[in-house]
Amino acid sequence: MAKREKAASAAGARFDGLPDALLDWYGRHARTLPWRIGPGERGRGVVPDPYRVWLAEIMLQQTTVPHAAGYFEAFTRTWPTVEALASAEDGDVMAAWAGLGYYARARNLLKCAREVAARGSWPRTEAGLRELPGIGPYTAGAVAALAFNQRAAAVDGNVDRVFARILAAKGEWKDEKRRIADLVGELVPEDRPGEFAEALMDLGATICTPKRPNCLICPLRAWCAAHAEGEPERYPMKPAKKAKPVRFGEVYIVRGASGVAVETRPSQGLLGGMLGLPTTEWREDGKAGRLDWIEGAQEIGEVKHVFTHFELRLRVLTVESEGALPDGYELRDSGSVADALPSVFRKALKLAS
DNA sequence: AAGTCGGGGAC
DNA sequence: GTCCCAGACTT
Repeated sequence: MAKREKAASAAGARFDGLPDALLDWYGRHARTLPWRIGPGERGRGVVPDPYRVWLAEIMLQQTTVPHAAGYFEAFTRTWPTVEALASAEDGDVMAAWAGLGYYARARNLLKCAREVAARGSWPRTEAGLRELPGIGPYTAGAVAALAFNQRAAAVDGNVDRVFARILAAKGEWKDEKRRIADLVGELVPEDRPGEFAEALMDLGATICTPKRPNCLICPLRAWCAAHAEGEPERYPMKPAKKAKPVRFGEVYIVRGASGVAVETRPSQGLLGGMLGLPTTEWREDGKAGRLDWIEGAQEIGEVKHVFTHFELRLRVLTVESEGALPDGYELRDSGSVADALPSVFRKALKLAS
């Protein structure tokens, strides 16, 4: 018995042939992406650059491929190696990440780069990678498999969906996720773990999609209980989400001789470590008041912005600055600073331009 | 176990 | 409007 079937047999004969069918499909339909090497190249012993694999995986956490792609190109052009990134200024990296969201990723990206540069090399195992900041269960498995060809599983949202359907998983989603992770771990082929991980993600992204899965061309149809039932789109069965409360506040475009006033936000919490415009608290009761050091500001409109766990409505006000700014604020050219701001502040600045 | 943390595209 | 995306971290 070949190694591949032997690995699958631990999960029972039910999944015999599944890894081979998936890899065969991947050989013909793999997506071409900037951080990948081709499936043919892996066969000739080519291994991707761990730095590029890691950087892409961090950027792709809860982020679509089209959105991350431009950032990946910019980062690798500016910082071609992990040593280059480790030597970068914090503010430059945060500015380059602006607009990509989940800014703790950027803070941990720098911490991780500096740890790896100090060590002199990347850990090559899943457990070793898991110790680095910003690398959780998924990313540790992905980097181990993709960059180091270790027998590790990379279970992301795509893989959860694909196997929720294959199993027709009807139990508590928390329990089903654990079951899926165990199963995928058993199915990873010893000789091609990297391609197996990419193949599952490609299948989830292009065929086993959330809304209208294209079962007619799916290489795993024969193993899929949800397809047999006839309504694959019913899976995965996730718990309902909470409604987002609305918060209110004000944001100010303070114009001075050399630009607009910005601050560097505290390194913890929402938009932590990013540049921001002067703003009040954001409160659900709307009683945020005004910034006391600003006088005579004129309201020019409102911006709406949706964060992960609340919706924000910000009144936008403009004012000409006269005296010195309070500690923590500085003037920046209003044209160039926009690129370094998180989206909510970009919207406000655009309204005033 | 639940909450925090961004942004945008597809529908 | 809803859903979700190559999730991790804190409490």
